[in-house]
Amino acid sequence: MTEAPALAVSTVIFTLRPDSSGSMKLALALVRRIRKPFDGLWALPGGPLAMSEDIADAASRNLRETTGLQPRYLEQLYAFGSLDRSPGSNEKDRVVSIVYWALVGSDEAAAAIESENVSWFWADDLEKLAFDHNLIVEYALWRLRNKLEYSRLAHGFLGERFTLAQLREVYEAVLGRELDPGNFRRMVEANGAVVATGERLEGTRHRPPQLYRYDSSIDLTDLGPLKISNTKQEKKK
Amino acid sequence: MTEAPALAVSTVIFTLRPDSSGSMKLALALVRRIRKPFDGLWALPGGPLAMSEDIADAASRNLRETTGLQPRYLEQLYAFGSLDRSPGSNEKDRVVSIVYWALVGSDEAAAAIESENVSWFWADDLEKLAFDHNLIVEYALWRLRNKLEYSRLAHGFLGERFTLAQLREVYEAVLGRELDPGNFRRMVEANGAVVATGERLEGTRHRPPQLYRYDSSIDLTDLGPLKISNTKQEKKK
DNA sequence: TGTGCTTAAAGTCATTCTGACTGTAAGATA
DNA sequence: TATCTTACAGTCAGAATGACTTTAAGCACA
Repeated sequence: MTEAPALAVSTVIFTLRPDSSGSMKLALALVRRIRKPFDGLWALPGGPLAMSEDIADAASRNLRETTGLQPRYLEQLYAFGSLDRSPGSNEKDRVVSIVYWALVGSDEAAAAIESENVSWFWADDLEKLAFDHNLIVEYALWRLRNKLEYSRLAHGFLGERFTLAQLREVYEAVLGRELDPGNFRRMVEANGAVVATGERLEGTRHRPPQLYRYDSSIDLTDLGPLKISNTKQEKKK
Repeated sequence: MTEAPALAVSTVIFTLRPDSSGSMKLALALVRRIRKPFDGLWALPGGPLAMSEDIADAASRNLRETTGLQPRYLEQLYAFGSLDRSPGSNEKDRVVSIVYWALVGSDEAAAAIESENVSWFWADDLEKLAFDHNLIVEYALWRLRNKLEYSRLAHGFLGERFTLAQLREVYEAVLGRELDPGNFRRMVEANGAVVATGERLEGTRHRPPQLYRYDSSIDLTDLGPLKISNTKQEKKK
C-alpha cells in the first residue's frame, strides 16, 4: 500500500456561558498544545481516526475525553486538507482533518473539565490558534448562526423545559444581537416546533412565564437525506 | 505508523441535458465499476487522494479524467466514512470518502466523454448504485436545491450571457417545478446579482429577449469564511 | 398588408411576512 | 397601595410573495 495522508478528527465544541455581567455568551472548548508544531498555542481538541471507529463516534469520544461531556447536537462541519495546513512540516506529515461541531448544554458545561490545558474561550475575539484552527472556528460559527435561523438548534443549549425568554437568550447570544421579545414569540409560535407544557416557571420576581418544550415529533434540524445517520448518533447517547 | 483508514475523493458531477421532449433535466455522470465489490454497478467517479494533492484539486482532476471537462463550480459536500459502506469487505479495506459536487455547463457537457463505462444519468429515478452512492447523490441533490435559492449557482450551468428565460429554465430543471416568469424576473432583478448587457438574443421567432450576465463584483455563492479557499480554486481554472 | 402566434416585459392586487411599537396582565418588592 | 419587571396580546406600516393581467415586439403565414 502506497503512502497516504493521515486522517484526523477534530471537534468545535460550543456552549453558552454567562459573562461577567451575567448575560449568556457563546464559548468554545480549546486544548493547549504540548508539542511541536505550535507548542503552547491553543487548538481544537482532536486526534487520529481509529481503524474501526465511526467518524462521528470519534468526534463524540473526542468531546468526552476533553470535557467529560456528551453532545446535545453533533454535525460534521468540513474536511480540511490544504497542503499548507502545518507550515514547515515535512510532506510526510500531511494530515486531513474531518471537523465536527457540537453543542453542549450550558448547565452541563459549567461542570465540564477545566485545567491548565483545557479551557473555555469566548467565540468572538479569539487569540491566534494552532494550524488553520482560526479559519475552522470562523466557519463553524458561520454555520451555527446560519442553521439557527431555520432549525431547532437552540435546543442543544437548553434543558427539556425552557421559557421563551431563555430560548430568546440563546438566539441573542449566538446571533450577537438583541431580538424583539414580541416578534420572537410570534416567530416561534408560528413555526410550531415548540409547544407549551402548561407549567410555569415559579420563583421569578415578576409574572411567571410559561414553560415550553420542543415538539418531539418534529426533527431537530434539516440535514436532508443524512438525517438517518445523525438520528442514530442521537439515539446512542 | 499504525494502520489507518484509506482516504478517497469522489465527485458528484451535475449538468443539465435536454430530455426527449427538449426540456432541460438535471443529469449526473457515473462510471461503471469493473472490479469487486459491486462489479458492474454504476458509481460516482473517484479515486485515492495522492500524498501531495489538494483535496479540491483531486476532485477536479477526477472530473477531468472522467468527463474531459472543467467544473464551473466545485464545492465539498461531505465526508462519508461509516464502517458499513462496503459490506462484506475486510475491515482493512475501510475507506473514508471526501465527496465534492460540481456543476458543468450544459453546452460543454454535450461534448463530454461518453463510453461503455462512462455515462450521464437523470438525477431523479436513479438505479441502485455501488456502495452508499445513492445516499450521497440524494444529499448532493438536496444541497444543490437548497443552495440554488439563495445564491448564484445557476451560473454554473450557463454561459457568460443568457436570457432570463434560460436562467429560469435552470431553476425549473433543478427544482423540478415550474416558476412564474413574471415573479421570477422580479426576484432576479431585486436580488441584483444579474445585470442587463443591453444586447438582445436575435433569431427567436418572437420578441427578442435581453441578454444578461452575472455581476462579477458579487461573489458566486455563500460559503462564509471558506470563500477564500474556493476563490483560489476558481482562479486556477 | 395585416392578422395571429409567441414570448418579453411591465404592472396589478390580495395575502402573508416582518420589524417597530403599544397596551394590558400578573406576579414580586417597597 | 404604588411601583417595578417581565409576560403576553395586539396594532400598524412597509416588504415580500404568489397569482394574474396587460402591453410590447418580433416572426409566420394568409
